[in-house]
Amino acid sequence: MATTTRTTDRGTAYFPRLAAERLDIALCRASATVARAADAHATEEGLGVGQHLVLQMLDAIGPCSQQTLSEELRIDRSVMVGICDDLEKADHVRRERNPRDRRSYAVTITDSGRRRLSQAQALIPAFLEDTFQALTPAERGQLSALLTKLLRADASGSH
Amino acid sequence: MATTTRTTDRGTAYFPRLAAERLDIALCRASATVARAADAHATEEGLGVGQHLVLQMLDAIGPCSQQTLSEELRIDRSVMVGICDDLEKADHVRRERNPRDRRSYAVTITDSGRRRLSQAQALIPAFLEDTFQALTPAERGQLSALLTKLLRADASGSH
DNA sequence: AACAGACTGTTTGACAGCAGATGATTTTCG
DNA sequence: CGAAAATCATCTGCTGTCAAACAGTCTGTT
Repeated sequence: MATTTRTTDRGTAYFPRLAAERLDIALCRASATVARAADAHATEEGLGVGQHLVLQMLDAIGPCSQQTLSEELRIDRSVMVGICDDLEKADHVRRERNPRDRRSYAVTITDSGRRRLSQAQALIPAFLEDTFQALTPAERGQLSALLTKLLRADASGSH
Repeated sequence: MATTTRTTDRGTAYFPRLAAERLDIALCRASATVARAADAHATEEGLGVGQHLVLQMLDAIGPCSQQTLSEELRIDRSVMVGICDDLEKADHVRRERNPRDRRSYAVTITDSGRRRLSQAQALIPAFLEDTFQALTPAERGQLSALLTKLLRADASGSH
């Protein structure tokens, strides 16, 4: 402590003291801050987290609707509109009306999109190392597992 | 699986498959989702997360400036203005100029604020149980500790 | 066939976060 | 002392997300 002897009583370090070892409402702030930090760092690399995840998912499971994308990725429908707009404008995806259900699109990744995705994937390790450098590999695995568990419960809980 | 036999191919459960056990860019979304769920549930109780945290912190460490509040709680200065406005309007805090430094306020919790805080605190256990029911008590502690560790690193990293 | 209800994508309005500027005040330093 | 730099609270403009309303389409029931 007392690494920074600034003006008055800075370095109260209230937040850690509050949250450590005890689950609390402060966790809302904690996860929001973590998400934002990671998000900012990712967009810095040129491809936003949203766009990256969409390309990743399309590449993994094939064409699907914006609805499915936004549900699985926990991105709001209205936000997904903009993400797909941008990706389509950059020619990374195509949007074609599903002939069986003309309400929905069949969003498809293009070759250009696949190339862009592999470029972006190459940057991920460094990005993760920088964002989560405070955690050991084991702790990163823990964090991932815990959040995944919460997500899975959330998905089955609010069907 | 296949708990919901809906229309087409719902229940792909792509996200969990992607993120489990492996730290990934998807974690940005995961923490954002957790934050949002908790956030929504909290405001539902009448007192926003921001106001709640401010009262909690003032009660714990005594009067302090808006600057300190927003730094520790990771809430933007400009947002903190509004939060304190609302709390002051409800007579839950007082804002007095710090006599030693009249640039800053000494934000102080009132008796009314303390009562409101204990009302809100009483709802927390049920809220946490509901939001984090997928995790065991030990896992909740782990999650809390991991996020705290990340926050602490973030705070010291960008001082 | 006709209607009610649900679903998909989109638009709109409200709000948090961030960056930058401002006014009042304090601190630092020549 | 007095000027320059720093700090606190506030405001404004911008971006991104969320919630609600909307139009078009599909499904199920009568």
